[in-house]
Amino acid sequence: MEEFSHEFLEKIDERINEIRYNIKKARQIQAFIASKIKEKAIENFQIVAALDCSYFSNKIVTTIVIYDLINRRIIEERTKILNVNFPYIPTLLFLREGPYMVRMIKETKYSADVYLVDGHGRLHPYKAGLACYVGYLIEKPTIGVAKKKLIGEVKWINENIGNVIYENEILGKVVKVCNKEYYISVGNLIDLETCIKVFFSCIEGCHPYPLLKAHELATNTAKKLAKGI
DNA sequence: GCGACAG
DNA sequence: ATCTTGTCGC
Ligand SMILES: [Mg+2]
Repeated sequence: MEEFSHEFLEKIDERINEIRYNIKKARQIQAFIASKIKEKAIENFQIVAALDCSYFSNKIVTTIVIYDLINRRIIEERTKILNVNFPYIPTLLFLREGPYMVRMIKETKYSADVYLVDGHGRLHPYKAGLACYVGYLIEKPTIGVAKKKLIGEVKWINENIGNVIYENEILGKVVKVCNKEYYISVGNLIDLETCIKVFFSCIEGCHPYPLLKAHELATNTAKKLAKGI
């Protein structure tokens, strides 16, 4: 299998025109990332960080919200506005949002025990969603949380939780919180069971609080851009 | 060929 | 994701 350096992967957006019309190369990158993903249980998680992106025109707004699960407080928030150059293509979201998220994490004052990404992790046709790209490059436990299913068949275990199976493998879980579904999957360095524990620890007022805040921050910033503020 | 399709 | 106000319902 072809190998790709962190340097190459982190700056993939700088050579996006080489990749843009070369789906085969994108699939090779995804196969490489998928081969590097590790799953393990983790015990202590107090600080979590949530990442999201929003858009206005050709601008991408990337946000991070770092949250203390014990004291129930946001300890850091950041927003960055840059140009986007890759379109949204299902299964290739990592090329559009991934590099911005990784850079955002590296600029942060605090480090988190677990990172939550708005998008799928291993619950992806090549087992290499956006959260896997981010988790592989930051080398920290990372979870993918998506609001809609990309692939797989749901097998409900009970009213509020189910497995999502793809090609005879459990690649993710679906959980219902206040009647709303979330698809959870491994990004990197954490196992699916721990992903579920972390996700539920984040729930506050019917929402995965840090992700909601990151989403609001990104959306509100994009709306201000639209108004010319 | 047709339909599905994270954000 | 974004374009968009008020309005229906728990
Ligand atoms: Mg998003």
